[in-house]
Amino acid sequence: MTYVEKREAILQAALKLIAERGLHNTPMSLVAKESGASAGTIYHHFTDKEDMIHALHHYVKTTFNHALVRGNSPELSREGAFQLMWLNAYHFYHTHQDESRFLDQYENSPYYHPQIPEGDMIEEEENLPELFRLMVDDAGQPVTKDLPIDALYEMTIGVAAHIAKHRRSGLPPLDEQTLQTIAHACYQAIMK
Amino acid sequence: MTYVEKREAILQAALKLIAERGLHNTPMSLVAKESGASAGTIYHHFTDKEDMIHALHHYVKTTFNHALVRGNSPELSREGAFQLMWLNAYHFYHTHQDESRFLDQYENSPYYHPQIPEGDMIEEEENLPELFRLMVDDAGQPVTKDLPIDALYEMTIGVAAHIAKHRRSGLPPLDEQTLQTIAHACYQAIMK
Amino acid sequence: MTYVEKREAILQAALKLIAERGLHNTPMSLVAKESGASAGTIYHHFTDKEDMIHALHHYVKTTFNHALVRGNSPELSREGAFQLMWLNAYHFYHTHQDESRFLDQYENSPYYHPQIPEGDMIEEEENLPELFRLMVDDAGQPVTKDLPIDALYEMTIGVAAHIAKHRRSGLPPLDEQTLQTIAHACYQAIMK
Amino acid sequence: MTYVEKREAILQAALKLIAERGLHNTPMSLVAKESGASAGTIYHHFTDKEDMIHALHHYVKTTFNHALVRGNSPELSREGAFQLMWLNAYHFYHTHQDESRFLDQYENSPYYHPQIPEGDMIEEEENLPELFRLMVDDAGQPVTKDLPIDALYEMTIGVAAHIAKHRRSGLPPLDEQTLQTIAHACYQAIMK
DNA sequence: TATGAATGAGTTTTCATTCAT
DNA sequence: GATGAATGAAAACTCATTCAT
Repeated sequence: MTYVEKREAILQAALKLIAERGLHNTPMSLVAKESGASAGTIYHHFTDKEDMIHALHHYVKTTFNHALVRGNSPELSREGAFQLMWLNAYHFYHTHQDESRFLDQYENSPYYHPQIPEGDMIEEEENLPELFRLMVDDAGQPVTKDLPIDALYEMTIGVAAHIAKHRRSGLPPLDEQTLQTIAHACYQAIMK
Repeated sequence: MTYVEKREAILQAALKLIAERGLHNTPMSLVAKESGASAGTIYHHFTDKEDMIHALHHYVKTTFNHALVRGNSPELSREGAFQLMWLNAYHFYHTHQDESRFLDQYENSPYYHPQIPEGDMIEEEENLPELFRLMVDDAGQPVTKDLPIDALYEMTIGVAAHIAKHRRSGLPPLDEQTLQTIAHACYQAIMK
Repeated sequence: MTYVEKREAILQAALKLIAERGLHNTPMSLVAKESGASAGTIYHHFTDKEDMIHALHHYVKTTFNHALVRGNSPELSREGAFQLMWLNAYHFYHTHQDESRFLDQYENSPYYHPQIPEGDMIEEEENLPELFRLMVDDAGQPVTKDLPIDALYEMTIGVAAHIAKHRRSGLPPLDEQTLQTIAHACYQAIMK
Repeated sequence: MTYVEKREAILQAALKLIAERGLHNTPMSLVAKESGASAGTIYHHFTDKEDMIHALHHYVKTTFNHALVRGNSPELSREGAFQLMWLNAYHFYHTHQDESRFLDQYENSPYYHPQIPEGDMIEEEENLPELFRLMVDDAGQPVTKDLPIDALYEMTIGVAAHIAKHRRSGLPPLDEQTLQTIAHACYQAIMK
């Protein structure tokens, strides 16, 4: 196993364990055992537990960002592109339960101090350009209501994320028809 | 300080500390010190840490439920009542940062196993009846889109909660006009 | 055992173990076992290992200071008082091997950052007044050579300390006659 | 870099780090980084950490021994030769702070078990003959007081060493005049 | 020979909980 | 009931040393 593979194995083990047991009920010794690395090796890759958890967040967030734009294409209509992203988000959270549980815990813990991206964009937010493209017309004029970006986010992708999260708790999955209804309602909600 | 006051002091201390330091970075010894009670006394009121945290959740959730319906009246129009609840939710999360941070952590932690209320309603959900009243007309026919309750929740109160949460991180507060715009969009989004 | 006695037991255990095994070959677990306290209890009394070691130094230094002036009296001649202190120092280092070994290690480790006492005197140096009394005549004029205090110290008490230290390594003890010869030579060395 | 140069680089790095951080707060990994050698390479030159530290002591002690007799000549008077050695010792400890700090730590640590030289002399003590030469007259009769060698040492070279050590802690350096006064006092102290 | 990632035993430290006073 | 010192199991982390490349 290469150096990079070992690092991935540690992150994967941590992801699985944290999803199952919680951020703070996951001792490093268990991550070591589950990943097949020794305790010392984890500290070779990460300075401490916190560093490992931040790295895991970055790793998961990157996966999510790739999933969010899968299938996107300039040929899609604005609403088509929106629906795609909305459904991608929903399905990611629904099918990647470990990732989803981890993100919930991490982003609501004191570990998390989100940076508002400016100037040079941080990798986790690398698909923001695509999101912005949906929000302006060909002339660069906004087509959405004049609301802060976080409000627009919560009325759209946020809704997908949170509904998917509810569905983890034993509720029946939503059929595609229902999802499209919700996605459409979200779209309408932010459009001028 | 009476028995009940001491219990409240413990819960208040725990609330403040957990909001600041996180659910799992808050030792019982610190709660003892901050509350002015001894470690032993805490174990008089609660069987263990988990019990204390569940009690705190109940306590905070009850506060929230009262805040949610403040000012409500049968004379308000449907949308008027909706706006009121939406704004109540937003303002609660915005002005009660400790409570808000605690709820975020608790409800995304392994402590939390939400029960879908049936038959006898659990106290935390005691204002659900009011919510349901908004969703049916005088003849008992639904006036909202035919969507699961959790979807309706996330498109409305959930949005209020999550936007308020973003605003904790240093973003400027939203003006009342903007909030009403968002509340209205949420209302439209779920109505038939 | 009272709270204070437990603290003393911990310090005594640490002293013995550090003298035997060295400052850094003495795990807290061993101090716990030797003292009859649990590991946790040590951390009740001291914030961490370093804090415990500083406390031990203070404790030992205080013992030494008391030993240094034992038998002293205003009626003794200058040289008589000097001889007394010199011999007290020698015998302390010679008979208190654990204390002596600990001081050697501590005061030559990076733990040690001696403060030059000014204005308010630190407890460890509480017998400095007695030392100064030996150095001036009734008119307050110095009777020693005009040398810095640390030089005077090293030519006198320091010599006692270091010779006693050599004698720990298996060399035969010095007879009282020899000690007085050395003490006298030291006295002569610093006198005008 | 040759094999021997690499060994020197390792010892120099260890010397600097131990002086700064202490004998037991200097991990081999840091010595590796500071010296530019890999961890494995260090174990090529030394069997283990203890071996490296003993080698460093030997290295430093040899440097000191050369410094001690620098400028010595059979033509110097007894006291002239004594003054030279005394000042050499003082200046070595004063100008070689890393070496000085290392020796303090090493010689007060459990690593150190000094051998009293008999028969064949160990290299570190190779200038003892020069010291002895100062102590007898042309007829081989002792000219010093009849005291054990360690006492004579502590009243002379030991004083130089310890005063220099005090001067490391921020005290102003001693002028040459003062040093000669002390050296002379030391000389007088041991002479018959 | 040189490298440096990996090891894992050993160390410090934490903290929920108990119980004698 | 209230106290808070004591407990000790469990956690995070360190570091001398090895060994495959």
